[in-house]
Amino acid sequence: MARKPGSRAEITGPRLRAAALRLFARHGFAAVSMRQIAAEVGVQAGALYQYIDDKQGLLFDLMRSHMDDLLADWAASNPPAAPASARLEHFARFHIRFHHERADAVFVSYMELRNLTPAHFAVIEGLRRRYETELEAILRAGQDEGSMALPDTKLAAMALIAMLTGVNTWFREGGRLSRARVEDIYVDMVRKAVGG
Amino acid sequence: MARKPGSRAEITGPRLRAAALRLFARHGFAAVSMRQIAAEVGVQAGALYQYIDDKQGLLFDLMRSHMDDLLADWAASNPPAAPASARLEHFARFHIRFHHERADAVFVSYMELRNLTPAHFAVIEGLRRRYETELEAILRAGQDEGSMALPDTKLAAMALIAMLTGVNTWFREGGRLSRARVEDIYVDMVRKAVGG
DNA sequence: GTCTATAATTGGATAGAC
DNA sequence: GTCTATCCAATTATAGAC
Repeated sequence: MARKPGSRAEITGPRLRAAALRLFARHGFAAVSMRQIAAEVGVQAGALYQYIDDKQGLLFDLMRSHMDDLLADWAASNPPAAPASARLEHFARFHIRFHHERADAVFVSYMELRNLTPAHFAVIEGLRRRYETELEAILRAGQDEGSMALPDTKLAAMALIAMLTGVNTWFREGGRLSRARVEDIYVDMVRKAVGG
Repeated sequence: MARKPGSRAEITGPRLRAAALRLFARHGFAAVSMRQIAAEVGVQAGALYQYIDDKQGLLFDLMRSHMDDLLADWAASNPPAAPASARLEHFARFHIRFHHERADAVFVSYMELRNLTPAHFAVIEGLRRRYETELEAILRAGQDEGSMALPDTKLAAMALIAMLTGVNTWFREGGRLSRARVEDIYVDMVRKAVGG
């Protein structure tokens, strides 16, 4: 396929998304201009509209990709046959790792929900709900097995996810503790919190 | 003291702060204009600058007031002589209650840190750090007493605060569970998470 | 203390050249 | 596919009248 000089669509699209994610995470969706994103990508602002419908649609695409990745990675790594306590530990380690590796996307996905249209918001909420349900299933299995005791499964799932996601607010590689050590400590608290 | 007709400084100041807090929580700091705030208050945009230096200073004032209130209310309610387990339960209930009653301020204080100047950011971070230290002191006392066992006191404090603050993301009065019941369930998980 | 008016800049998005 | 140029609306903040 012939390509005009200056045409680099295959790389401009991903670069646009990467730059937008980084800038939205750093400054907030509303505070970032299309001109800033374009400057980061190395094109003019008008050129961005070859790849997006509008600014809000760009935000939605970033969030949906993040949630799709989360559910796909979890589905690919979850060992469904193991006992509930092992699956819970696996969930905790997966959650910390996945969220640490994509701090910008996590930040944007949690902070910019109010900038979505109602229709787009409903899609993201549905995906988030599906992820919570995965943890709830583990907690229910643990209670059926008798290895866990919880007054309210849904609340426990919310509480554990909030606790694990909170790691992102303070943990930085190269600090006092390694990520593996942080995982160990959180797994210990998670196990105890759901214990009989 | 004589007061000109139309002058209502005593109520415009608080109304400005209340409107700004509500709008910032709903739409985000960068997305809210001074005209929107002024319209909510019932004055013209220019009049707001009698009460604030600039938009960013208004945000800082809101955050500092929130953190000051948090530390003051905690200091007034904390029973320092009780055993650590009782103090921990008290902390959990206080945290859930205080944060639920001021959902807008909590939201703004956690989401808009990036919109502060470095100097203002340092002040807010210091106040947040002081609050975390309060919980750490309880956890250390519990370990000295032998009623708690934790691999890392600082991490445990961060984890518990993230878990408790997470209540704000989903709990609404009038739903499936009362706030008292939610408190009970979280206290149960907090106790178990720090247990020996 | 609040108003009107405005300065100076910036915003998202589009049109048409190349 | 990207550029330049531009439209039009909106922004923060200030000046000066009342």
